[in-house]
Amino acid sequence: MPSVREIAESVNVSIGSVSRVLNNQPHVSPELRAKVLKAVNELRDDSAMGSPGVTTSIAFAYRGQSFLSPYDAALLHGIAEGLAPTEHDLMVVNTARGRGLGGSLGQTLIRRGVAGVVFRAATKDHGLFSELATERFPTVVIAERIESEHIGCVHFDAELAIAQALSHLVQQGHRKIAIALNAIDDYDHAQRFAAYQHFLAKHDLPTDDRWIIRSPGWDSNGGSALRKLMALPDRPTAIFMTDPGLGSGLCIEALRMGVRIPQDLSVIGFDDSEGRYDTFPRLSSVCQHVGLLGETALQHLLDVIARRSAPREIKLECSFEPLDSTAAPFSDL
Amino acid sequence: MPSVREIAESVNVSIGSVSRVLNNQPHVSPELRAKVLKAVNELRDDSAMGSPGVTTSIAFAYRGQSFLSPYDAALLHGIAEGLAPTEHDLMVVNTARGRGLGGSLGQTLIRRGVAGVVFRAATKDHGLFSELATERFPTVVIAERIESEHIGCVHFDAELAIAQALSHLVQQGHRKIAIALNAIDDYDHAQRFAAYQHFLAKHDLPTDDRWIIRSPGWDSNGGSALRKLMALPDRPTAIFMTDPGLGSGLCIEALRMGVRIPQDLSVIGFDDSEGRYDTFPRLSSVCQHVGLLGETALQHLLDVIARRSAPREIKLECSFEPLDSTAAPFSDL
DNA sequence: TTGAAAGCGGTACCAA
DNA sequence: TTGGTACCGCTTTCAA
Repeated sequence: MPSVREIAESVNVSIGSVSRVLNNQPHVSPELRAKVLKAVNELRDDSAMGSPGVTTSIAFAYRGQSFLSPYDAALLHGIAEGLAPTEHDLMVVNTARGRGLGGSLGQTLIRRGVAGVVFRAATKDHGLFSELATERFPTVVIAERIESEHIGCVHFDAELAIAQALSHLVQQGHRKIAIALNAIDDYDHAQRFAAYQHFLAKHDLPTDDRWIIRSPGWDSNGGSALRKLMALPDRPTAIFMTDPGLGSGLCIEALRMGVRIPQDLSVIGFDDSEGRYDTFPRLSSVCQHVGLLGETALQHLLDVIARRSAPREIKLECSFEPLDSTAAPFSDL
Repeated sequence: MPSVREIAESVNVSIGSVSRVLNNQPHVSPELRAKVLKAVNELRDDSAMGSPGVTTSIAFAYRGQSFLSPYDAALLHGIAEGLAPTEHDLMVVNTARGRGLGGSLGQTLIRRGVAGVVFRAATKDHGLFSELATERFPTVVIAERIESEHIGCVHFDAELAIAQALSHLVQQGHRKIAIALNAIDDYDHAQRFAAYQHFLAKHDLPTDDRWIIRSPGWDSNGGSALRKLMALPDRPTAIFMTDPGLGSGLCIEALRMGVRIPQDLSVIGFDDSEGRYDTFPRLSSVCQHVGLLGETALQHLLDVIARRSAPREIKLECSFEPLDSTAAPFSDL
């Protein structure tokens, strides 16, 4: 952390004004505030990196109550892994909660000794992001594309792997392919739906609004998706579950209903880690390694903090792994 | 945080000595160190609680790499829930990592502005606990019984629920009951095994060393437990899986092998949250709500910090929920 | 709203 | 190892 004198000198104000900004006190002009905060973030790591053994924290920020789905757990695990060899602590911050007496998120984090933040974007947090960007607070956003040159982002690109998965179905003879979507319409899920629509359009496959099943992404809703599907008059022969929970829920419900996978229905799942081996049958899945996502985001953040790299967009590729849940459609035999 | 002068006065030493202790510098006698640290912890909340809006952190401590199994995730979720209405942050600390230049865990946490710690006991951390106890650092240990009067602990008592579960099997006609154990021999798992042995002895049921199957608690090992069991010459008609992962792994493997549950084998599972509804068949389970465990531990810690309560042992009860995986043994029909 | 300076708290050095 | 003291940095007050 640079001293108030250093900061004061670099922006040509008095140390008192710097102190006021840092402590989020009133009677400071917005311009001066922005100037000071930007200077703080530009100065602090130059000095911090010089002296070894300086321990600060890295924050994992999320918004709302979405904390600790299996997705978040895998993410945190990756971050904790990456943090292990460093001297940093991990601070978990819910940005939805009131942050003391207001003030920007960056200010709050600076005061708590946080060197940088990995932000798990859930809904649209772009207001927060642009604030962090103008303050130059080291920030890496997960699972969202960010345009700012001052903010890094790491996300998976599922387009190619989804095309492979759907091709796999088409090669086996499927033409009517349904999709189950998590009702949470974040960047990832929007991308998955777009990739599905794009593929269908490109290969002249039939579409039907009833084949698009939206539900909250919990396990049990995979079951309700299956029931909705089976009740359709001219039902699809395959379904793409765009969320891990939906896929495993569907497998359970299929066993209860006596629907045989893949004989009666082919299923493509989505896997965040290794869950595809723990269903029956093992779901042919579009796979993204969320732990790696967390670790990659953390490494990039550490690079940004140490100025080894400028904030940038990092794209990780999903992969398709065919397992036991896909076969030729029954009706074609 | 009390000032060095306050602390110095309360223990009758110079402010210099207090500073040395707090910064973990050499040339301090162990007695003085202990005295000062104890005084710090006794003073800090008296003052801190007086002034509202003071934000400090709560630490979640774990040891080694066991971080973020589904168990940990549920725990953290409970803690984050309980923290939401407060002004505290959550800091995640791996105690296995080198803590700066040494010094006690309590010292390190004090310096980082941590008000108290929820400790997830994995292996025997009693050295750390007694250190925290002599320093009077507010500590609540999860899933372990601690004897110290200065440390709180919250754990589940599974004895009764396990007896109910096994009685349920006996009433259905089972006598040969196997058990699958997580190789991690922590307090919880030791208790589960003891409860099983105790029940068998009390009801004059047969025992056999080969019916005790130990394996690391990951899903796939539930499958290997099943294969070991089915290979036995005079095999048990029921098995008690003492770990959630083992139970779900067994269900999957049973489907692959064509072993029908409960017709060919009755199974009692163990559930940390709601996983019992996401297997096929739904496992009759001994249930503990791990999220509640985390929330309870946090509430107790907040009480201890605010001196609303002395550190104590809190025991939560497990429950038994019969579902679809238990029936009369096949061989008896 | 901002700058100057006093006040307060913590560290580091030196003597015992 | 411990206490005394000088020093240094941040905050707060006061005047402009």
